[in-house]
Amino acid sequence: MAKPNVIKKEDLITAAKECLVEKGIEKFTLRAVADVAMVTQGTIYYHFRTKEQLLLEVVKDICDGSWKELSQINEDVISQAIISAKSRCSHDSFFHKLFLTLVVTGFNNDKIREQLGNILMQENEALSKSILKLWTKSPIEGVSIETWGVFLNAIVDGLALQALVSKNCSIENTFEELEQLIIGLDRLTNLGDGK
Amino acid sequence: MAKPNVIKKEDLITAAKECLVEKGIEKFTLRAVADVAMVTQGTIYYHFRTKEQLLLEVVKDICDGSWKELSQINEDVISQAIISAKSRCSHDSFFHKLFLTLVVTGFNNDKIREQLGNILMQENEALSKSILKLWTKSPIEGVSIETWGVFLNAIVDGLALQALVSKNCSIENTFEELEQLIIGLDRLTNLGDGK
Amino acid sequence: MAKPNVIKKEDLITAAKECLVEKGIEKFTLRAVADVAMVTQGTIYYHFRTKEQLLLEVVKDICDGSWKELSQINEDVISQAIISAKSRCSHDSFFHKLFLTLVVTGFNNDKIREQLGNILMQENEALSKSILKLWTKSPIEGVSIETWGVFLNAIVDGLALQALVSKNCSIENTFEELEQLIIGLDRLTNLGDGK
Amino acid sequence: MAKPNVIKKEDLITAAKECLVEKGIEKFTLRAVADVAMVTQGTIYYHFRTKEQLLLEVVKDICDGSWKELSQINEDVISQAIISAKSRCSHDSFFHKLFLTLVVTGFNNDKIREQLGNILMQENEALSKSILKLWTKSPIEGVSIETWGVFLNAIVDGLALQALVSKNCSIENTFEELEQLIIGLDRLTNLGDGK
DNA sequence: CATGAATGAGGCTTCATTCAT
DNA sequence: AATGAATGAAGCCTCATTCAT
Repeated sequence: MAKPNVIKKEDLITAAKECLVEKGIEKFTLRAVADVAMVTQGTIYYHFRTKEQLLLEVVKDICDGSWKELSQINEDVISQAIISAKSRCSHDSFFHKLFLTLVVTGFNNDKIREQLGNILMQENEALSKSILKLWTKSPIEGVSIETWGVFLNAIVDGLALQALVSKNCSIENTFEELEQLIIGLDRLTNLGDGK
Repeated sequence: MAKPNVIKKEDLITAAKECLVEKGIEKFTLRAVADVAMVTQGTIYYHFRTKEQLLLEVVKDICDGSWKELSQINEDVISQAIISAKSRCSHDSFFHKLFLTLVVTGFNNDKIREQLGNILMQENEALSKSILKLWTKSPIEGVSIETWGVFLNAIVDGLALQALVSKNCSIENTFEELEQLIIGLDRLTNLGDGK
Repeated sequence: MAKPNVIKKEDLITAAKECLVEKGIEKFTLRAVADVAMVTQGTIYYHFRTKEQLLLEVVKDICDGSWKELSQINEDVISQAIISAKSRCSHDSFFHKLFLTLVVTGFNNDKIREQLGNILMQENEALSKSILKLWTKSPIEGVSIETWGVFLNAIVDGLALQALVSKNCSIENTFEELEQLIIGLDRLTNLGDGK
Repeated sequence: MAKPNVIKKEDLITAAKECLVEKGIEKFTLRAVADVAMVTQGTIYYHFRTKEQLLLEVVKDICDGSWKELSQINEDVISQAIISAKSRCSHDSFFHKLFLTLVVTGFNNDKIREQLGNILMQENEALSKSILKLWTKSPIEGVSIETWGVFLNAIVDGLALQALVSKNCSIENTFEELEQLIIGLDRLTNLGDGK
């Protein structure tokens, strides 16, 4: 009956992610995860002592992934931001659905919230740092370059949220204009330099 | 205080909201709602056919409220946006927690998503319309005024999300700079006009 | 589906007792109780918030019963003790099985132990008090009359234990001799008086 | 300390005893035993075919131990009984807790009950035999010397039970009086002889 | 010998829902 | 109009047991 050494923790985490996106936190049941991973519930308990633990490891996994991604962003903020935004909204709504689901779950789970809070902060910082390399001064007086990172991050998340909620997305269009916005801001910066 | 036993339904919806924020969708149980409303579970079933129905009426209630609020926004987009943003983030995180919770619930419930999609769209439109009254042209080339509404809305939601997740928020500061951003954009518009 | 107002708490407690005796603490399962009471497990949870609560109420019920019994013992200690002993051992091993089961359960449950400790103490005291009325002095020097109560109680419990463990009980016989023992002690007392 | 990995089976039985006393039969789990013995559950199955088997061997071990102890009782019944009683009640409640736990478990397991029944009987007999050597006639008419063994055994068990249940034991005191009781009975015997 | 991974049955508990009152 | 008793399905979790290594 026992088939040792077949399933890895990673597989279970992947299955858990799938369930979270597919069914939402409300119906995120260990039976569902077990079914997707084609294992028994007992197996899940062998690897994670509790449901919450599994959830936490899902969060950790996402954070680690996000961290890896961030550490590779170096220069081209614009394209990077747009790509990231698009990827999260359209062809890969998976990630953003998962992310928002966990954020909301975090409202009532400090451990989760803390971890997610960290990546958001890191994202902000990474964006700010990258922008600093591009812009010598802020395109708009009164808005520090650091804060531009926060705004950019916020706008990407906000658009993602809209995309997830509104099916009929003229979102494609919006993203093009987001690109234009950044180009425009860039230009403003140089303009200021030129003076 | 007077006339108890009369507006029951609204009371239940209020209680439901409280529970949603307090416990999250995961532990949003009819017993909890009943306890908060100081009623029995049976009473809930007298007023709502089912748990989902209660949830839908909560969503509807929020949408109606949002709609009323929107119809009062007329002119001063800037202050309005800032106030709204601030209120949702700091002293009244209640609303935004509730909103995001429902958004995530909507990921797996089309009826809910549709309604929430509508308010987001209305918010976008209302903001765009108001901006149109202020700006004769867009401060940044390539970004339509309509889209500015979308961006503004997105940034407000995105910042709210950050505020909810990061406890130690230097958010106060960020909002001031958001105000500066809008002022700056405003100036850019007039600048273009003047030329 | 719902059949209100049919089962009373008492019935559930009775069913629980039966299960405890029939299956032992090891297999004292709520499903079993539900089956015996011909109810669903949910019903048990409506009346007792938890399994332990049910167990505690069983203990309380026994203690109350024991207390009532004790408060009726007045004079004839001898016959009373013998009757009690016999009843607990032979035709009503039910009680003693239940009692010992709960005692052992109490080893790892302070609330239970405390309650059972109380009845034991009360039994001791009741016996001592009754003996005091019969004997003006102790039949054996160095053994206080109070302690005779403790010894009597201990011997009754000890015999019961033996009766429960040894099937082929020549217990009947033993009880008759217990009666003789008490008569003999009684005689010793008077003997001392006569001097 | 030397030669680990050798007497495994005994170690497991010892660990099992510890678990039984520590957690009670209810939570007597193989995982717990494995943890205490610092082995894996699999290892237990290497040595015992089943959980019940382990339990039975625990019982057997106790019975053997008890048997050894009994075969050493020769003469001094009084001191022996008191010592045994005290040891079981106070500084070594371990044994009595274990014993009673197994007794209760035996209520629903004939193999266990039979074995425990045997030791009880052997104890009775051993005590009776020893008493016979001391007393030429019974101190109380109508109570056979054989039965005195049974009573002594019962009283020791009964007191142990009280000691285990009542925390705040004036038990120390009681044991001294038990000693006095036996001395007194002894005197009665000789008294009868002298006449 | 011993282990660790896996199983599946069953335990406790929660919860939406129903129904008689 | 409202309640409280009851249900049954399902959730989380534990545990004895098996098996490949």
